[in-house]
Amino acid sequence: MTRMHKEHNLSKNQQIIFDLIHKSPEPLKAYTILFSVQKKGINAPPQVYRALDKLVEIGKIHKIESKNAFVSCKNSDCEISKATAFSICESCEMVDEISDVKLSKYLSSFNYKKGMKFKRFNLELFGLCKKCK
Amino acid sequence: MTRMHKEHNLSKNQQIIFDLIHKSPEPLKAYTILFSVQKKGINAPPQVYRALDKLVEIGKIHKIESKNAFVSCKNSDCEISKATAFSICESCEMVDEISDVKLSKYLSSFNYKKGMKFKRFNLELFGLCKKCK
DNA sequence: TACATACTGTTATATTATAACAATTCTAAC
DNA sequence: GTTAGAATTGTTATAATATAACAGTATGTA
Ligand SMILES: [Zn+2]
Ligand SMILES: [Zn+2]
Ligand SMILES: [Zn+2]
Ligand SMILES: [Zn+2]
Repeated sequence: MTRMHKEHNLSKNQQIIFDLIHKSPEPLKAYTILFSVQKKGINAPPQVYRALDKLVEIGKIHKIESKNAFVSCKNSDCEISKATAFSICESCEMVDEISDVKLSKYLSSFNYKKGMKFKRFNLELFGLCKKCK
Repeated sequence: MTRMHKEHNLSKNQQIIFDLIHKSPEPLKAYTILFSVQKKGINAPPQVYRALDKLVEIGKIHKIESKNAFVSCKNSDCEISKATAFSICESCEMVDEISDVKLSKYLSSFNYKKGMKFKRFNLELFGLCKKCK
C-alpha cells in the first residue's frame, strides 16, 4: 500500500524545538531557541539549526526571511509549505500566516514570461495591524 | 573635496556601491561588496551596510531576503520599493526582478481579513530557469 | 546479524550585521 | 560668508546568525 503522506515522527530535539515554536505567540529566533532549550540538553547551535532545517523541510514550521525567525505552520501542516504568505506588523512585529486559497492559487499559477517554472513562493506583506493602526 | 554625485544624488560611497551592484549580473552580498571596494577606500562593514541601507531606502536596490544579497532595481518607477517581486532559480541562483503590473496591483490591493492594512510587500518565487530546466 | 540512514553531541569557525564615537562634508537659513 | 543641523564618513570593536567537520549513537530493514 502506498501511503499518501508519510507521518513524520519527530525526533527528540525536533519535538522539543517544535513545541517551543508552536506555543510561542511570536516568531522565535534560532539563538532565542537555543537559550530556551539549554535546560533540556541542547547546547550548541548546530543542534538547533539541524532541527529547524528539518522542521522547515517537512512543513511544520516556516522561516520568516525578513526577520530570521521561525513560526509554526498554522495551516494543515506541511502541504502548503511551498506556498507561504505572511502578514507582518511593522510596529509590534506580529506575524500571522495567511491562508487564502485564492491568493495561493493565484500565485501558484503565476506564469512568468521568461521561461521560469515556479515550484514554490514566499510572500511577506507588511503593514500595521489592527492594534497598531 | 568630496562632492555629491549629481546623477542620482548619491554620496560617494553610495555611488561606488550602487555602480558595483548595478553592473553585476547576479545579486551581491555585503562582504563580497566590501572586498570589491577596498581598493576604493571603503574598508569596513559599516560603510557598506550604511550605503546599502540608504540605497534600499530610496529604492535604487532591493534586498533578496532569502539570499541576504542585493540587486539593483530594474523598474524605472520603483522609486520607493514598496512592492517587490523576484524570480529565483534554485539551481543557478539567477535572480530576476518581476515587473508585472497585474501582479503588483493584485498584491497591493490584497486585503487581509484580520484588519491589516498593507503598505508594502515582498514576493520571492522559486523554480528553475529556462537554462536549468 | 549487517548494513544504511537519520539523528546526536561537540568544537571550532564562517558569515552577516550593528554599536559606539569622532571627524568631516553637505545644505539651507541667516 | 557664517553658522548650525543633518547627513555622511572613518574606525574599532562586537553582536548576531549560520555552517563545517568529525565522531558517536540510535533506528529501521534485510
Ligand atoms: Zn504553513
Ligand atoms: Zn501591530
Ligand atoms: Zn525594483
Ligand atoms: Zn537557472
